[in-house]
Amino acid sequence: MLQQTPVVRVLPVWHEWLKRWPTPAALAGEPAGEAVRSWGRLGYPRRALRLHAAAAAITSDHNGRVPDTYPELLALPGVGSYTAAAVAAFAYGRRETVVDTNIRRVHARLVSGSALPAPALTAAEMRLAASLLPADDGSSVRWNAAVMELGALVCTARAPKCAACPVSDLCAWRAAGEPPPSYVPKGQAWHGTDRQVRGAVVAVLRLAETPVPPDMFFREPADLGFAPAGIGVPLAALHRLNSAPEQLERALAGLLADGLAEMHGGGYRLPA
DNA sequence: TAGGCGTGGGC
DNA sequence: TGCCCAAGCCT
Repeated sequence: MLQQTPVVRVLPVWHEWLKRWPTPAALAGEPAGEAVRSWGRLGYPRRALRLHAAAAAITSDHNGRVPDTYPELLALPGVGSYTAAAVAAFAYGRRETVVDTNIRRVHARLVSGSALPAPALTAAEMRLAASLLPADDGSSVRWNAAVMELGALVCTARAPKCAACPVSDLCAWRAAGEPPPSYVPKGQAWHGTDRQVRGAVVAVLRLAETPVPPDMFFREPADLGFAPAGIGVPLAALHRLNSAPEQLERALAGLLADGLAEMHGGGYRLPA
């Protein structure tokens, strides 16, 4: 849930999930669509699908217990190098090289003297992080947590709080006079994109209690007569995008291909 | 490996 | 107001 999503927005959903599904087996015992529905508006709903798939793999391949080694974690759906290292370190106390966006930024500034880390994680960054990691398990876990928190709370992306930084006197970026970034991060387009349409479609499916006929997506709201109960608001939001039929087609086809939607009785629904 | 993939708070 | 960014992953 925390992948690319701020903690404050994750917390309430996380609590709900653990109340409803206390174990991997409990989650795996329900349809994947329920995971997507309960994902709410956290974004990137494929993560819900993968979390459900991971729960199934943990149940079938690991006797219902989250594995405690990096390679086993890495093999789970939706678990990449960061998450595998983070779970092994923070849940199981193992010595792993944890590198997330916060740690990358701290290393870039403090050690490399750059305003920002490279656009994509490099092998050199991994080597640097590994070289800085304390040798014993306990210290390495605290180190990972400390550097991550420093990046999240003090050495922030915008307006870093250098005055409050406990290691500002060691910072290569400050020593160099805080040079600007060597590149301009390219923002993600949003308005008018397929992603925006996908998001609006999933918002409809999430609230729908019965399969949604294609007409609901493609025809003008005025021509629809009525919408299935509960989806009036997200459906209106979708139509307000005024996207071309081909774009809507692409979005729906993409959702089917990704397993975020399925056809049932001539309509679209979350996977049941 | 570069690009696709959501959402909302803060500035 | 828009734009930036957030505990990345997958193909």
